[in-house]
Amino acid sequence: MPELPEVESARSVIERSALGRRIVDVDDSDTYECRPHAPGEIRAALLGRRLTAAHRRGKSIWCETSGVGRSRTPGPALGVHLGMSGRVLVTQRDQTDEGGDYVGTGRSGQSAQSRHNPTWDRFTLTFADGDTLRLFDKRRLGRVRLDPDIDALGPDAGEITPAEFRDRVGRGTAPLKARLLDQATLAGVGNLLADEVLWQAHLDPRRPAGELDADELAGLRRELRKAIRHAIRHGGVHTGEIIDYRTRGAHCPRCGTAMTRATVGGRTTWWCPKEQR
DNA sequence: ACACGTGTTATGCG
DNA sequence: TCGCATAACACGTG
Repeated sequence: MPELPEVESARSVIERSALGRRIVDVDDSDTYECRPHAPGEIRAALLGRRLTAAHRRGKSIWCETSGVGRSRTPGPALGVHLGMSGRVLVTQRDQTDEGGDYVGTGRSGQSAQSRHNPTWDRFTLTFADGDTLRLFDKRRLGRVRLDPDIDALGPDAGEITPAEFRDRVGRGTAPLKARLLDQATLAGVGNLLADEVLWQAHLDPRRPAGELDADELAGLRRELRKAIRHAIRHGGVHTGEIIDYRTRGAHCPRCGTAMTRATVGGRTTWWCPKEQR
């Protein structure tokens, strides 16, 4: 579920409610979520430190950490990736969770029991005042790691300049949608956001990316920024206009043409075959 | 019961 | 080595 907008709200929760307090316990026993670290490795690296800042590029979050005790030497960065189903929850002593409840699964929302089921807590930091920061992740494709390689990612999709966008996205023979999904090209676009933006920009997801002209690339970037802002404001990529029409029997809400479904760039893709060229 | 999947990454091929 | 396609990963959901 999480794409750039949802990840930004998770980052914001950490910044607002998890910085500055001493870490007194770390549960890093989920070896899959914490790959490639051995159990206890992250724990040993973080005990006694504090989170001092929360950053994001695309779908990746990383937190700076303080020195231990009075040491000025900062600790390793704590990288958090939500994968397909991860949520960051900061639980206060009064048991209320902050974060993780972004609107926009659009469907059922989460039940009270799934919200508190510890089975899906894959990583937990406990602070000196008793609060906890947890990575709650049913599908277990999220990831926590020390010093993640952020430079392997392209520029953030919400901040990329027009020139960078033209040079990085508008090249190659891969389908346009595959280019948008490539996190090394541009960080933060997932499957749903890609379909939304391509529909808004009237572009065929199968077009070789290098064939787009300057106007088309400028329009695509404009729609991308618009869609990201809209999703952050309204609670996630599920609030996009075309998302509900990514289903069998649906018709384009602008022109009424039956929506087409195919695999493009390795992912299920829906588009309007009449308007998207 | 079974196919599907909103993310990343390893592998293989030309 | 590069660009691209595909499979694999884990496991809940419809």
